[in-house]
Amino acid sequence: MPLTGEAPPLDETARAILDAASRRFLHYGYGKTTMSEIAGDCNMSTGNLYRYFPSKLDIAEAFVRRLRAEQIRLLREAVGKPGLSVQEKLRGFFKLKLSLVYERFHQRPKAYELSQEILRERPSFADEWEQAESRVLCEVLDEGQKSGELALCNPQRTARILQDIFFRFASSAVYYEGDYDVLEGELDDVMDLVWDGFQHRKHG
Amino acid sequence: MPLTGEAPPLDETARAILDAASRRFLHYGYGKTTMSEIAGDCNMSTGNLYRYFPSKLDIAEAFVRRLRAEQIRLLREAVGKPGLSVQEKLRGFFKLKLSLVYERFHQRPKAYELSQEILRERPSFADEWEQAESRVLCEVLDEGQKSGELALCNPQRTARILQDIFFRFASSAVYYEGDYDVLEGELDDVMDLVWDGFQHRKHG
DNA sequence: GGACTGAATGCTTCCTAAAGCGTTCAACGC
DNA sequence: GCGTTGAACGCTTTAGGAAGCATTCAGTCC
Repeated sequence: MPLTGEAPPLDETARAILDAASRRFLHYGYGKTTMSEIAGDCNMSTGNLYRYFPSKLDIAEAFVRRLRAEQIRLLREAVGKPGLSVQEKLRGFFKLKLSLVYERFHQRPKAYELSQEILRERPSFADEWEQAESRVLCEVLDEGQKSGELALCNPQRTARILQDIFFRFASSAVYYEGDYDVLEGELDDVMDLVWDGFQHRKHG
Repeated sequence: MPLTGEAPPLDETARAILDAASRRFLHYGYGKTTMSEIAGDCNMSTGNLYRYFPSKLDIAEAFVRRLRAEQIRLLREAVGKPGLSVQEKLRGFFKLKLSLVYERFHQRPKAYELSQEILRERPSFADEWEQAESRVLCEVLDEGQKSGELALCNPQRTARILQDIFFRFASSAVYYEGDYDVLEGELDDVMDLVWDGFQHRKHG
C-alpha cells in the first residue's frame, strides 16, 4: 500500500529505536523523553541513535507517520465497506475523521501533543496529510462518477472543497467546544446540504 | 443599533480610559501595556482605574467589543447594499469576513493578539461573537425566504450550518496557509456548492 | 574499516531570587 | 461624604546562572 509521505523501510535496529521512542512519547510526551533514555531502552549509546535517525524530531516524525498511516487505513476501510452508497461513504469518511480526531485529543493527549509539535516544526506535514486524505476522497468521488451518483467536473477540486467544508470538524478549536453529539449532528446537516448540491448538479 | 454583548454606555472618564488603553494596546500590545501607564495617560492614579473597569482584562474586553461591533457594522453594510441577490449577499458576507480576519492578522498584529488573549481568558466570547454574526445571517436568510429565493425549514439552524461550512476561512489556521486569492477562490467554490444545495431544496 | 562509544560542545530548559505589575484599601483632601 | 491617591500586598514575569540534553566526532574495539 504506497502512501506518499511514508517513511523509507526501517531496518531492525531503526524499528527497535522507533518502538522504544514511541512507547516513551505516548507515556511521557515528546518533551520529557530524552535521547539517552531511548538509547538506554535499546541498549546502545546515545550517539548511535544518530546513525538511524538524523534527529530526535525525525524519530517523532516517523512515529506520527505511523499514526497517520493507521488513520488512512481506517478511513479507507470505512469507505471500502461493500454495499454503501457514495453519500454514505462520504458521510462515513468525515464522521470517522471526527471521531478519530476527537478521541485522540481526549484519550491520547500525548499523541495529540506530538502531532502539534510536528505541525509546528514541520508545517508542510499538514499539506501532506491533507493530500493523503484527498486521495481517498477522490477515489470515492471517482466511484460516484462511474456509478452515475455524481456529476462533477473536477473530482480533485471537489475533494479540496469538501475538505474546506468539513474543516471545522477536524480543527483544534472543536476540542474545546460543544460535545460530540452536537458536532455529529451538525456534520450530518452539512453533509445533507452538500449532497443536495451534488444532486442539483447532477440533474442540471 | 442594539448589539448583544455590547458594553454598557461609558461615561466620559471610562471612555477616556478606554481610548488611552486602546492606543497602547494597538501599539505595544496587551502584555506590554501596564495599568500605571494607562493611568498616567489619563492623569489619574492607577487605583482609580478600578472604579471604572474591574480589571485590566475588562478594559481589553471593552476594546475588543469595539472592534467586533465595527466588524458587525461592516458586515451589515455589505449585506444591506441595495440590488444584491441573496446569493450575492451571502457570498459578500463570507468574503468580507475573510478579508477582515486576514487583514487583521497581517496588518494589525496587536489587535489580533488581543483578540486571542480575550478568547483564551474568556472562551464564551467566541460563542457570543458567533451569535452576533448568526443574527446578520438570519436576516439575509429570512429575506431569501420572503423573496422566494430560498426554501429553508429553519433559518437559524441554516445560519449555524453556514458558519460551520465557512469556518476554515475565518480560522487561525488560514493565516499561515495559502495566499488570499487561493482562499477566495475556494470560498467561491464552496459558496457555489452551497447555493446549488439551496436550489435543490427549493425545487424539491 | 565499519560499528559503536562517551565525552565535549553549545544550545535549550530549568530554577530561583529579584523585579515588575495588577489589585486593594486605608488614608487623605476637598 | 465622596472622589482620589499611592503604598502595601501578593501573584506573575524576568533575568541570569546552573543544569539538562540534543548533537557531534575523535577515539576505541572487533
